[in-house]
Amino acid sequence: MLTGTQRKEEILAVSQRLFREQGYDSTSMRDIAGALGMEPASLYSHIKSKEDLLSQTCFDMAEKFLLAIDEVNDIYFDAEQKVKMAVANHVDILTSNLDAAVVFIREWRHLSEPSFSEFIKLRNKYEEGIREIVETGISENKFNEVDKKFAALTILSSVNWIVEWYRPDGDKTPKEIAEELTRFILTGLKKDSIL
Amino acid sequence: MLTGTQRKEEILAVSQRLFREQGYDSTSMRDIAGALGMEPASLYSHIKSKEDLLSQTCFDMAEKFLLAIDEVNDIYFDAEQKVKMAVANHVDILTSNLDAAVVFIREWRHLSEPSFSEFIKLRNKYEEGIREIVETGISENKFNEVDKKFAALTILSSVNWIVEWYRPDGDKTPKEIAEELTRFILTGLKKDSIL
DNA sequence: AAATTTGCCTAACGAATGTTCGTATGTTAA
DNA sequence: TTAACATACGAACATTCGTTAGGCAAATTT
Repeated sequence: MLTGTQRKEEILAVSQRLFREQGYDSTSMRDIAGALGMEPASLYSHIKSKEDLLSQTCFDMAEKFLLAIDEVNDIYFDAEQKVKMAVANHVDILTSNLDAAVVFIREWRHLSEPSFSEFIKLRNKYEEGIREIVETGISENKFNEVDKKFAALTILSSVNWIVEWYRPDGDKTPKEIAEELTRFILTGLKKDSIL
Repeated sequence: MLTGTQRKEEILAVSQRLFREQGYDSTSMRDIAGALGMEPASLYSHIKSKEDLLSQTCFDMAEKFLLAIDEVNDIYFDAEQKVKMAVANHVDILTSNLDAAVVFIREWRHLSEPSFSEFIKLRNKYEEGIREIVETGISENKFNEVDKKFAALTILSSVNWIVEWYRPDGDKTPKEIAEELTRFILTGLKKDSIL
């Protein structure tokens, strides 16, 4: 019992879609079962609990993000390249796992302890990875002297917001989005001017 | 019946705090009543429904933001000053109504029709106000040629994210936050360099 | 002093929630 | 052929949910 990789993946995918559309609390096990054409009780042949669906999604996504940022910071690049690569990776992970990404960003608050604290740890670790990049840029004298924590959070928020408007059939590819966002993060709105 | 401005304000404030801490769905009328030292049924002497608490908060905040952006766009400033003022106003509204602001940003999805659609309209109107500022800058040849919608969303996301980490007793005043954020939006991370 | 309103109460409602239990069916392995 | 297992089922559970009905005492108004 409690095995079944294939059916479980289906359940997970459907739960991610519904959690994204309606939120975790507003999605009932009956909703999930209904979308799969099965009875609510049958779900429990595959999963332990409703929160299991949430935590699996949150931690799977966290792992993807952490792997990506470590890769960026391990390979030597200058800070500008690091930003470019980190944003590209982040956008790629978001856009190729849209449902799960939204759950990761929005619904993690509904995790109960100890998952809740564990998740925040991973999240902070990722944030630290971004901060490290900003730090590199400052110490290389390539970036302005900014509050590193502040900058990291601002970068993350603008990248994460993508999931609110990105549509796979829209007129911007993930690659284009990443490029535009990188440019914004690096140079802002203002036109270069000779002072 | 259903009057009582003072007690109603208390109920509203408590509901905003709880909606912020636990989310709309996870907050029960019993939670709200309990925090006020009263019985759940007594709430209904003051309010019509649970959703009333949510919609009142969402629309009150929307009005504040819309008033602020209209003010900025009415008064003539150059684009850079407009950005500065819009960000300052936005940060001010957020930080002086933290609980309500978080509800406004996070929980509006739980509005039901027709409030839901009505809210989105107001939200788009505000977004358009920001877009207008970007447009001004571009046509004045002060801002880079960027996708206006994209830029507006990116600005809004970074400003809104403040509520996730701002603490009234922290080491940054709202004014400082607004200044730092404005600088980031205008010039980005990269140090000015003579090419 | 009488009448009305306000604010809150107790009690209860029907509906929806996550989950468990015992069971039945088909599939795979010994 | 039999044993084990995977997958699903119907029924039911204890709770919790938002909300309503009706009443009672204090405050306010007439």
